[in-house]
Amino acid sequence: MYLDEQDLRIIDLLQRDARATQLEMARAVKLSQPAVAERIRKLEERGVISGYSARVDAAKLGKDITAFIGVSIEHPKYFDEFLKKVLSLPDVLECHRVAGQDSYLLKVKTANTRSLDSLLVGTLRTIAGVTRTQTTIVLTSMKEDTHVHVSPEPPKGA
Amino acid sequence: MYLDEQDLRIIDLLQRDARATQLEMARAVKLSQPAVAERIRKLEERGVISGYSARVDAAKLGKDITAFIGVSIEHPKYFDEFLKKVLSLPDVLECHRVAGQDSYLLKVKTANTRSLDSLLVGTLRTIAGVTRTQTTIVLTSMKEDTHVHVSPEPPKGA
DNA sequence: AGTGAAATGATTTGGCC
DNA sequence: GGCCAAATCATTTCACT
Repeated sequence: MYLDEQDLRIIDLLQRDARATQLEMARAVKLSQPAVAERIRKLEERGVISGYSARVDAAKLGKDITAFIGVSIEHPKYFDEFLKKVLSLPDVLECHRVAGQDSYLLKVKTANTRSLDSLLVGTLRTIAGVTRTQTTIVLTSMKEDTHVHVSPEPPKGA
Repeated sequence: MYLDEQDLRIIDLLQRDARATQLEMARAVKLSQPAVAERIRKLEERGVISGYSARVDAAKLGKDITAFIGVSIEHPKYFDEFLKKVLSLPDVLECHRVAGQDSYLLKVKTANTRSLDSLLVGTLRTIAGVTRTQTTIVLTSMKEDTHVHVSPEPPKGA
């Protein structure tokens, strides 16, 4: 998976603004506009770029609470059933299997404390094998990106 | 902030695929293409849609580790300095102030265990006021979206 | 791979209901 | 607010290096 500096720059620009025109990007990386189009096509083909999405303000859509929920499951035999149920819940934005005390870590955005309560007690705790949930409520998000850092230089602090 | 069913549908379509054409969306919501364009313009103006980004595959960009890091800070007087430093670290994708034992919860994507070690010990633990970090390593991500659920019906499990 | 120029396709604008 | 039709702008394709 070789990516040169111009590919990285294009990826960075598209993460910031997927509406940037190929002509603008072409100027930024000093290539012609069709060359940029061709590079983007290949990045999509190779799966480096997997799609494009609108960023939305969750609060303006009535999701006022963000929380992280650690879920302990007593035995791996329950994992499949747990995943099947959890992945169908619309307020669950992320579901990671993790190392450590908990089996899974979820990120949820939900309307309010009532809907969070319902998700925790009414839904998660009723799934077979779930022995414990540990919820961390977000007070303020200083940064909440998906923007993966790409740069020819090694990342700062790493 | 009133959003009708057609607005919600457009938001959903744009979260899935920001490249969907206005004509396609117009068919889906049974409006004309300029009507869709006008609704999108207003959603952007109101900040419901805050931008558009490319989704990228972090692993293909050499970020093989995802981790969540809880950071305890001994006194709020250290918060500003902590934020200033942490928000400048490119591998930190999210930084949330949270309720509970820890003061902050970070989500990071970093190259490997070495770069994670360097971030934890070389960077975070040297920031004034940081008394503890608690790292949860992600083994597999079953879902990792930003796609906020929008629908006229109440969310399932909430 | 890259380029410039032409063709195609999408969005924006204007006039009207 | 929404619609249709025209104009503008972006992307895709083509012939060539």
